[in-house]
Amino acid sequence: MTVADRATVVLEKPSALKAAEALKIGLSRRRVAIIVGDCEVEYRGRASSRLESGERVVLIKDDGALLIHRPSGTEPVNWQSSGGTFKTSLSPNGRLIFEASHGAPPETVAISFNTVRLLAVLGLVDKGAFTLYTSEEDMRKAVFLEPSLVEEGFHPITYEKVVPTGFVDCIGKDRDGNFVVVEFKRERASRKAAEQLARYVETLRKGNPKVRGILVAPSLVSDARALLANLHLGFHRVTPKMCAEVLKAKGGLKRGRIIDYGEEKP
Amino acid sequence: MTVADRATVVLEKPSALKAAEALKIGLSRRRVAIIVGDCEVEYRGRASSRLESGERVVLIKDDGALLIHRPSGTEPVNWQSSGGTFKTSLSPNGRLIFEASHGAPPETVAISFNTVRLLAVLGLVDKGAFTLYTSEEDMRKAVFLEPSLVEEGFHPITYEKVVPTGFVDCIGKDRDGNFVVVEFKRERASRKAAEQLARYVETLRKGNPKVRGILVAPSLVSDARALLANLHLGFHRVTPKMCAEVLKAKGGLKRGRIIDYGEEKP
DNA sequence: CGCTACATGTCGTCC
DNA sequence: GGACGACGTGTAGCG
Repeated sequence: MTVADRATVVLEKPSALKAAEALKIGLSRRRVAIIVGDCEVEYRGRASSRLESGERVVLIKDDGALLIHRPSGTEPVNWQSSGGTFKTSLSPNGRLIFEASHGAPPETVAISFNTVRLLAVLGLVDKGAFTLYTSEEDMRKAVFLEPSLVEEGFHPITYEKVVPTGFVDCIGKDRDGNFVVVEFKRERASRKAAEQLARYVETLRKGNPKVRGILVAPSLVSDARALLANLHLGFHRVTPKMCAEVLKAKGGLKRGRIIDYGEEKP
Repeated sequence: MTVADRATVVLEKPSALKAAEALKIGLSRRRVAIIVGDCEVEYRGRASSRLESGERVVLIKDDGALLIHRPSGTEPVNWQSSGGTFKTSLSPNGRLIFEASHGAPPETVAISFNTVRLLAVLGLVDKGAFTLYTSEEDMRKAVFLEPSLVEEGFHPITYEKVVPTGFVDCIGKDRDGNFVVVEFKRERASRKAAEQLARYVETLRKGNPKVRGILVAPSLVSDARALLANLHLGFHRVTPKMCAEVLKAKGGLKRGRIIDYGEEKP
């Protein structure tokens, strides 16, 4: 993608004609378009819908996906998945019309703009990997069902507590009533994991010097083992398999592993 | 909402400081914000995720809903539902940081912007009703399973055909081989419905003067009955109940009725 | 508030 | 391409 492709077009309150021109050019170059304005929307396909006039945010992505968002709510009020065709036009009474159609299933979304408050056309570059982790959640669930996975006599209190330096996976008390900070790692724990735990313990020891820390993971790299010993932090070996067995035995639902999703344009 | 509230702020390539200020003010006034820029995203909650650096569109709605969209794909890569709290800040190294948190379930999404290409803050007014129709889908399914609902000897060919003047619900042939345009209405059909059918028949008669038209609905208003008679168009009474019985008997899946959704801010 | 069933679900994988 | 299941599912209806 060249510098010219990445040029940004931002138009405030453009005429329908100006908006249509910028939109046509932008979409032909597979850019991302954002339109904010007063519009009506009709959808026909698996179901049909009509949305009366009001101000919305319309997002047209570079693969042809279309999203129409009202000012509130998580979900789009109307949408169209990628792989279809666009039609940008002006109605006889001078309104900007945008239609997105595709087959399989045959569906069309038509937007008619009364006014356009903002039109932005941008070439976006996004190659960042997306990684979703659910296993630590499974570890937390397993520990909730079987606290001895952390330590005999351990009693969890909170999960996912936010502290100034990050997220503490779990805070509980040991058999003597001391606070224990627990950090879960689904894989062999690195020195970084031990440092992370140390940071949390450090933070919480400011209020209570007797706070302990335990790293829960399948195994440790040697650096991490040394660091934990130096800082008088504990380690307990817990494998995903052990967690899965606890969840299976005690009815916790096990969910999928990691999704690693690197983005690359066609 | 006053005119001042509806004022639009659009900043191209703002500094992190400028962006943070505009964002704080805008969100405190419950406006909608759109941020486009290079960012990293971390999510912690039911699962956890990390999104490496890349350019995305971030939408923050006036009820606190947060959506992070990559340049492609229908679904947001990260999101947060409404009802939580925001924190806009600057990192020690001068990056714009935006955090959205809520409990039940406890979740946090944190966005760190390397650069902001566009920031728009807008007060949007949307009181337009949204109406979703799924019954016509059921009618089409029923007619597919039992074409005699339209007329004895009727044979459907296509559904939801797009013609220049709109969407034709169904096109088929009668027992004599003539094309038949069918319009479904889930409720008592108005004059408008008859006009709609007339328009489609008119369009298709340009290629074939023997095209017939049949309006399929539970009942007709008298205007519609007169118009159909004038234009030599047919009517056949089909109720949602009849369709439901066909779907139930022949295994078609019946789905819900209408959702009428009028938007009003708290 | 928890539970259930539905969705223009969407998005994978498996066959 | 169709069937099946998971999802940070989200969402509405109900007890």
